[in-house]
This record gives sequence, structure tokens and C-alpha cells, in this order.
Amino acid sequence: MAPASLSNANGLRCSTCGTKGLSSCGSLLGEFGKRLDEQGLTFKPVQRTVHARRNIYIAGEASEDAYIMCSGWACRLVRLPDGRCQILSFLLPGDLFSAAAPFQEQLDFYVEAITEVRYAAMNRAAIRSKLSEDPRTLEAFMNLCIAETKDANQMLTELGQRTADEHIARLILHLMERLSMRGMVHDQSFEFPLRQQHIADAMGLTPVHISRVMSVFRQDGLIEIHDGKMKVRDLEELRRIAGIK
Amino acid sequence: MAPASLSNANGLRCSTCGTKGLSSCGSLLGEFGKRLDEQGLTFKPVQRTVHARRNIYIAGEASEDAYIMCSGWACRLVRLPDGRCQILSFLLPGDLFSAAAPFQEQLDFYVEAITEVRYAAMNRAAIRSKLSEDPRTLEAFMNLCIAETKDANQMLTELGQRTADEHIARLILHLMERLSMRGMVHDQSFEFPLRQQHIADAMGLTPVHISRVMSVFRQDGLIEIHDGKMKVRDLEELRRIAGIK
DNA sequence: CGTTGCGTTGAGTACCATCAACTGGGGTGG
DNA sequence: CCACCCCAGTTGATGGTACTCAACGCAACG
Repeated sequence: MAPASLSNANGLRCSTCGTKGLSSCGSLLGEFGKRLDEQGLTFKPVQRTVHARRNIYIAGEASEDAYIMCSGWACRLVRLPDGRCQILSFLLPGDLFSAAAPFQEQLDFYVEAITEVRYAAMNRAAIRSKLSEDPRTLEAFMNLCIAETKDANQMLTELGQRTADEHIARLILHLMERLSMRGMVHDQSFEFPLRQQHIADAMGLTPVHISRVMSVFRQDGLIEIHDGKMKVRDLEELRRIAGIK
Repeated sequence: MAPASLSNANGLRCSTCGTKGLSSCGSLLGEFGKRLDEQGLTFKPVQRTVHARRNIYIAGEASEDAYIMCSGWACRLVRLPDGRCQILSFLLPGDLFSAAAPFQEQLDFYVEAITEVRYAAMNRAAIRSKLSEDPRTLEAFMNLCIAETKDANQMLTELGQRTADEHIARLILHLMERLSMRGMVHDQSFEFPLRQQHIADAMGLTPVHISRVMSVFRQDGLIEIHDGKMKVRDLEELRRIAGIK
């Protein structure tokens, strides 16, 4: 297997995830990925493949590497002692498990596969040394950390303020946008491997309630789901419900 | 006014906030504050004082400085177009408005005073240049960013999974612990300037419901509130409700 | 062909929101 | 000094959102 690289500013295909252009696999890495590449750093070809529903990373596990999603869907989640579980975010191809990972020996959340997942690794210490060598790489790296923090603040607002209707509509639109940046949306239709349990765990609701709300969305002709694919049939109305003028 | 410094590893009083020792004002800065000081960086003596209920920072406002709380309470919050508002966190003396601020020209949240607040500023570019000069300072800085991200993940779990009882009990205990690190708790009693509206905005509930829950806490002898001070009367029971064994 | 996982649907319930009235303290001004 | 207002909090009545428990349908799979 060829050495992997996420930098493809020249339009090269990324050998790690197989997508093309920074706007797809490297969308979140952006400038940071380009700089890592310029400095000769690549993600290890040692790609691991994990099957759906399996655990990828266990909270608190020490690791010398930082990880990046190559293909498939996963989620970051926190487990409470009594069995409750909160999904922090969904991971798509090109996403790092954690932006600050180069400086964290262990993460405080689990990562679990939703579909079959391929992911790659890069030595944390190597990234750290590059960061302290080049201020521009550091700047690019910090932009990733800032984006992750902004996402977390956004999610706080979603969880605290949104009703179930709003929240579900926004999740669909948000995922559609992220997939769209990766060229994975065609004709308002895209892969949608989430179980209703995933959505419930992400929003702090029950699968039963998710089912009711999504049934209404379907009956109202907003969305359609077949064979693990979702098609948005009434984007305008979905955005209205989501509170996006 | 003397130049301010948050580094007080030698037991010196911090001239910015007037508290003593790293365990108080500098608790969140820790190693990072020490390193800034070793390198001759100090927070500007240009301290601004803001009165209760006033806006300190408006989301999107560009600034050359990063800010730190010197005294008083404030909160970081997001406003939705329809008037809803989500408090992201409460800021106590020694807290930075945002850990990643040196790399952010503007923040995506508001900062509002809860009590009268004093805060200080440090040039963002100066911090950035120090960070790329010294790997150990960078490491210390990243630990702040990581702590902030962890807090956000923690809050996501609180908002998504906790009932009102749990959530309020945990907020009280969490604040008590943070204040305790600053030497601001005596005999399980501490300043508590939050309006029930603040608590409601932090948890996505209504002030009316906060009132009911806290009334029960008071009637059950868990807490006591007089003159803007809270006293925890039954720590064990409060921890049990909070789900802490 | 039973099993298993996932989603749907119904009935009853709990939690929290909403609306509204009222209390008490603190400030202000006549 | 008192009337007045405002703010924060309390309390009651009522309603809606979402939970719980349970039964059932359906497709995939061994």
C-alpha cells in the first residue's frame, strides 16, 4: 500500500481515503494538511479497518498516534456509569478523532464505528515537533482546534435550546452540508447509515420519539429513506423547521 | 497601577486579580501562566471594570487582545435570532474568555458580566510569537485548550442526559469546586450571584422550573441561600442526587 | 423457520413549559 | 415618609412535549 497523504492541494488523489481534492477528504485539515505534507509528514499507511457497530477507541486508552477517518461513518461518545450515552459528534471521512490529539496522550470519549470504517494514524510527537518548528503550521493547526471548539459550542446551543423537530431537521441539514463538501451528495440524496438510536443518543431523546418525528417528516413529504439513503424532498420546508430563514 | 502578572509560582500575589498562589487566580493558566511570566509577558495593567448585567464582549467583535478574568463572575453565551439564549459556561477569576483566543481575531459568543467584573488583556500576537518560540510554552498552552474542549464535551453530556435535579445539583457542586480551588469557599459556603434566569439559560430550562427544583433542595435542607451567598448543608445528599457516588 | 435487530404505533405517564397571580425587597421620587 | 415601581422569585393551574412500557411488523440472517 502506498504511503498515505492527506495533502492534495495539487488535485492529487489522497491515498489514505481515496477521495479527491482538499474539499473532500481533507476538508477539515485544509491548510494544516497541506503544511504537514510540505514538511514531509504523512499519515501511516497502517490503516485499520473496523466493522460496523464495533468500538474503535476506548476512552482513556493511551496512544502514540493521532487518528483520522479515511472512509465510513463513526461517532465520538461519552458513557455514563448508569448506561446512558451521549454522542458528541459524528465523524466523516477526513475528520480527525480529536483536533488537539497531538497533545493528548488519551482522549476522554469513545469512538465507535457506525458503518465499516477505515482510518489512519500519524505519530503525535512528530506532529508536535513540526508545530513548534513552523509558526504557519501551528496557525493552521490551531484553526482546526478552534473549529472543533466552535462546533462544541454550537452543539451546546442545539441541545439546550432546540425542540426535537428543530434539532432533527438541523442534524439532517448539517450532515447533508458536510457530505456535500465531500462530494457525497447527489440530487439532494446521500448515504444515511444512522440508526434512530444514534440520533436519539446525539440529541438526548428516545428512539421512540425520533421515530415519531421522522415519521411526520416523511408523511409531510420532507424526506424519504430507502436502503440506507436519505433524499431531501422539500429543502425549503426542512430549512424553515430548522429555523434557517 | 503596577504591571499585572498571573504568574505566582513563588507564592507572590497576583497584581492582576489580587488572589494568592497558582491554585487561585492562575488555576486555569497553571504551567502556561508560569511560562508566560518567565518569558517576560504580562497581562496589561489596562484593566477594565464592568458593572453587573453589562455586556463585556460582543460576538464577532475583532480584538488584538486575549482577555482574562481578574475578579467577579461573568458568562459566555450564544444568542439565537428569536431571542433564546444559551449560556456556554460561567467565568470565574483566572479564567480566560477563550483558551484559543491568541489565534482567534473574534469569538463566536458574547461575554456578559454577572457581578461587577474586572478583567485584563494581553496582546494576541505577542502570545503567538512566544508559543512558536518555546515548545514547552506551546505544550502548556495546548493543555488549556484541551481542558476547555473537555469542559465543552462534559457540558454536552450534562445537557443531553441529565434531568433538572441532577443538572442543578451538579452545577452547584461544580461551581463550589471551582471556587474552592480559588480559596473562595469557607465552611461549605460561598458567593452565589447567579439569578435563576442564568441557571435556566445554562441548562435550557425555564426560571420557573429552576425555582421549583431549588425550593425542594432548600426544603430538604440541602442548601441555604442568604444575601447572595450559598451554603451547602448536606453535601452527601447533594452528591447523591448529582449521581456522584 | 426461528431469531434478531430495527422501526412503528398505541396507551398511559412524567417532566417541564406556559400563563398568571402574587410576594417581598430595594430603589426612586413626590 | 410613603406611594410607586421594578425585579427576582414563588406558587398554582393547565397543557404540551417527550418518556415508558408494550405489542407488532418487517427484513435480514443463519
